[in-house]
Amino acid sequence: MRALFEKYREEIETRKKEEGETKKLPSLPNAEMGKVVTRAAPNPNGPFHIGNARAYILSHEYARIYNGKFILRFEDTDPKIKRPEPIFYEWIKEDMKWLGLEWDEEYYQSDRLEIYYEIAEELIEKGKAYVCTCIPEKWRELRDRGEACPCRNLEIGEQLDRWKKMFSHYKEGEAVVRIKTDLNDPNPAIRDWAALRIIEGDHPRVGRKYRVWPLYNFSCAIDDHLMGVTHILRGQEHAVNERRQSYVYEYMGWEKPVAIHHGRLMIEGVVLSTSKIRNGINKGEYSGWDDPRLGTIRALRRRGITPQAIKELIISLGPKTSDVSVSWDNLAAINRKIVDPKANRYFFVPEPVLLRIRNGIPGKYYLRLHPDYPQRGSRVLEIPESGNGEVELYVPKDDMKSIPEGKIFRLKDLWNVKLIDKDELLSERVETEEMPKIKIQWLPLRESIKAIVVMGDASLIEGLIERNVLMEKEGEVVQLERFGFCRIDSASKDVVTLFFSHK
RNA sequence: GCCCCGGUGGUGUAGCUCGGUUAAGCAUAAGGGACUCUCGAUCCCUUGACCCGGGUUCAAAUCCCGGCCGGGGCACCA
Repeated sequence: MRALFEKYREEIETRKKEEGETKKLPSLPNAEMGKVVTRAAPNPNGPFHIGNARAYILSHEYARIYNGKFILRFEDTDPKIKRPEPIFYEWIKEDMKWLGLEWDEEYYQSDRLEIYYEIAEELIEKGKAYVCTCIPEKWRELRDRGEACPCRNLEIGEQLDRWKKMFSHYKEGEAVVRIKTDLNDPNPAIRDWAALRIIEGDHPRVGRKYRVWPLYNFSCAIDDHLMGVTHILRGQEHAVNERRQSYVYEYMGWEKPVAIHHGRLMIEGVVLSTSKIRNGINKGEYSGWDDPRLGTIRALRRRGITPQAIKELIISLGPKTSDVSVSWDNLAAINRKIVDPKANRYFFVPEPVLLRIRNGIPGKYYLRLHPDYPQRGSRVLEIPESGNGEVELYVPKDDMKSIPEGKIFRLKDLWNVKLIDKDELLSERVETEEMPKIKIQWLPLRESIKAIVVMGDASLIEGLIERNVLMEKEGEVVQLERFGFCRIDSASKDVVTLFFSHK
């Protein structure tokens, strides 16, 4: 009995160890090594955001884990309501690459209309689809009652005739191809869903070449099959679409891929909805698609969030079906771990005030670029003489407000000073045994450049930054000591603009 | 209204498939301490959770039913 007990415990412990070693994704159902095919299917009507990235990263990750294939497919079949724009095709590819999601194959649904037509015709011939010319509201009434519309049971020859007419005769909104399903399905959303409709619109890739366009469920089902997709990972808003699409698979005799529907991913206080963003930009509320308040990949990038952090976050969430709302702190914590060892340190003095220091020692001071890696070298700050035995340095206004008169504090990596007169901002260098608890950053005027930090809520904080920061490349993330990690957005001798990442 | 899917500390997650050996683990946040390297990093300590009610069972976070709460869908969008 005792022995059995021990044996069991051992087993549990080894299993735990295995799980603990690599925090990774749960295994995919029905997945065979080397045979997994996944895809990302963006609509190029805007850049994608972290919510979309969840599906793309999981898809890519699984394809790599199983040594399979990852496909990028642009779903640009709505030239009107969600009109694609040329720039977004490029941005999506750019953001995919930045996230490290290299794809093995690339497709555009707007190139594949003939394929969809062929399948549609086949389904009509088989009596599995029909051309419906009902008024939408009328049709929905019948659907809700579970009744067939007058078009549904017309002869196949008549259906094929109507199908041909969709390419010339019918006008926009007058006819639609529907897939026959169970009219008594408890979920009305499933009943005889629409597969193709007529749109007279200018498509950025194919112009006015086509007027019959497939709807999501139709083109998606066909492409997933034709492209050999074995596993679909997408948001739970598509759960019902899986059931709709299963009719196409059944009628065509195709094998169904595995579909996994994850929950929504939101970040606290961040705007994700493409239409909301578009509106905000048009109204001038947001500066653009990379405004720091937005959850687009480009906005996160601009704020100095690394692709590794985004990937790590999403993989740690996994493909769970429940929605998650991640706190900004959570993302920041992951990002900080990645960025901290790389980011060089600089002084930034927000809302600078001039502090006089009696007995200060002018000269050149060498400060480490990174406290943990002395080999990385140092930066130099030269403190000039200002006559009368005093030295003048800029320090943060807030600190001067909170430090009481008579208190000894430290100018970080310099000397300890005692605040003599709070109103006059006069202090004096002192020697002390102990390191004061309060340490603040400082800057001599001639070593400083004006700096503007764009915060996460798009507010601005102005101050002075040490000009040594010009040694860094634009786009680099640095740590402004006691202020936080920031990404250098642009830098010149006159002004440096940074985007605040996090503490 | 109808149809799906969820609900574990402040936040996120593990455990739920195959009920017990975990006084429910991890991360993050918060509070405290160490470090003459910062409000960063590192190290140590503390706080803190199985939505509610029934049922099945020797035993339920785990299985079943009901309720409550949250999300998504019900487009000629994707």
